[in-house]
Amino acid sequence: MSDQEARFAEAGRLVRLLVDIAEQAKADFAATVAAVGLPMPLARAIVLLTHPAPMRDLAEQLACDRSYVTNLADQLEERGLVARVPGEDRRVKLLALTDAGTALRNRITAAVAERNIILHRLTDAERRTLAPLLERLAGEGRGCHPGGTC
Amino acid sequence: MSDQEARFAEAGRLVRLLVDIAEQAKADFAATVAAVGLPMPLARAIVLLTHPAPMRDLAEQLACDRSYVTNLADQLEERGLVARVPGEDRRVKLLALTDAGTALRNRITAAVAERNIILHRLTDAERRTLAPLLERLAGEGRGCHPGGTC
DNA sequence: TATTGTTATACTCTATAACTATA
DNA sequence: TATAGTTATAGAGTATAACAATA
Repeated sequence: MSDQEARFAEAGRLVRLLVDIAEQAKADFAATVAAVGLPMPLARAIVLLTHPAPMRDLAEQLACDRSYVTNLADQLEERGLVARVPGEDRRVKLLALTDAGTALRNRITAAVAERNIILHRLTDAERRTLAPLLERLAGEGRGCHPGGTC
Repeated sequence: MSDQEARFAEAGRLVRLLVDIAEQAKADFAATVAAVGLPMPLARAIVLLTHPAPMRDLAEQLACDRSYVTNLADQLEERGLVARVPGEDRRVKLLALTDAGTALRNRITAAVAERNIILHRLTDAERRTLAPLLERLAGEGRGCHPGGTC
């Protein structure tokens, strides 16, 4: 195996590890929200609703269609977790957490934070090492290295 | 914000980065296989079929039900990408890539390797730094640190 | 004319349960 | 009796297209 082939193989292994870890994190999140009786899509929406937001914005954050946000909003409303409140532009409806919704959101975020895999498995020093690498991979900051192939 | 709160917040940020990167990698894979006209589930199956394997094994690797593997096998067979071949145990059917299936698999794995985000955005040295951190997070090796809370 | 949200509908992915053949 | 694969059916998650109200 050439050096180049070895680089490819190792990079492939690392991507698989990364994806596995992300799946684990997602499974942890799923278990947390299942424990409070919430299906994943509703939970994701609730977590994003830090403040009242137009349904349009939620669609963008969830990377889904506006019609699906209508669907989610209906379900959240049925559960008494959000309310539709009129926006200034009268076409717009804001989704706002009710008191029950806020309470549930707090429970979820606290439970998720407690389970955090990075918190449990890495030391502070390791997290400081990991951070800039993930930022580079996520495309934040100045992007590629001089020698990169981007 | 206390030290502990800061740790929680930073760990939360890192998990979000990690998940975003994994989604990006998955999107890259999806784009690659869409370019060869293959839906994701079929592509995942094909990539796993490095050699003829019992449908049972594929179900385990895909973490799905046996009945769904039947479904996938039907579609792959329709496209002429796999064949069901009888196993030694006559209850078992092996899924084996056809020549067309093998060719397609090679195209996919090559294209995926080329796009690899870790290959493009990190240096060799950075990859060597990243590897053990990901291994720890994935739960490989000896697990937690002495000071950890696992 | 363009945009927000809604409705009705349909599609993809995947599971469950009952079944057949083999062990 | 237990296991491999199949069939029929059902459910979750999500999109598309046409629409109403507002800008």
